[in-house]
Amino acid sequence: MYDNFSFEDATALQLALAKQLKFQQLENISTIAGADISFNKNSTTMFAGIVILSYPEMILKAYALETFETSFPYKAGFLGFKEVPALLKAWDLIPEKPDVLVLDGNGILHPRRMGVASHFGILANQPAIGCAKSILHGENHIPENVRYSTSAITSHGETIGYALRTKINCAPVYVSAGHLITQEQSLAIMKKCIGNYRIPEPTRLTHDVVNDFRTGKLKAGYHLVNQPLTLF
DNA sequence: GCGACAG
DNA sequence: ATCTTGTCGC
Repeated sequence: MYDNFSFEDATALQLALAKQLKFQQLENISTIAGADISFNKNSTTMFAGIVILSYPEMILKAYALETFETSFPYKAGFLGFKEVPALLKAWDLIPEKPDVLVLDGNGILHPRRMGVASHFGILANQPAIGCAKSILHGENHIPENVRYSTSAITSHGETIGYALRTKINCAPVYVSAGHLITQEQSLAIMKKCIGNYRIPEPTRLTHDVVNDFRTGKLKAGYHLVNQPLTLF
């Protein structure tokens, strides 16, 4: 899909897509999903997964898995071009879309306000939040070492995301609005997704699932989960 | 020019 | 992202 894009083309598209971003309050959230990619080193085969959970209980409900071929390289600031096409293929398998999707990366906490979460949100017309494990852009402020404490990340004096301490003595995660949701609500939702690990449940569980997919333990397709399992 | 740089 | 052993600290 983006295989023949140059970084110049990609930058132009990001600027155009950013103009379509919309931020609004989301109501009646009962399902949330995580999205992530896994792949073998030096391979063009991407293993994409979307894992749907109930909100705010964080109980596994379903997951969609698909593979996708891409030659687009990873480069800071252009993650969407490598991951979004693969994620959309898995996304299409889902009969009932989740109310909001959390991606492993940034939303508007990006030099052109077009991180992977915003990119996916625009293309799928889906409420999306970005939750990254490290800082990509903006003036970093360190939240105090207390669970749930936050600090705004700014760029030119404007807040574009938040550092969120999910666990004491662990590096914070970086939350930003992707699309069709407000910055404040993105942060509030992510706080409710914190379990007993540094990485909030949606993304953490999805990472485990896509790895099991990559190693052959799980198969492509849409899978509904019935038992109140503790499989992960 | 130099350093930074999501996954 | 992935590959990987030990090791430090709550």
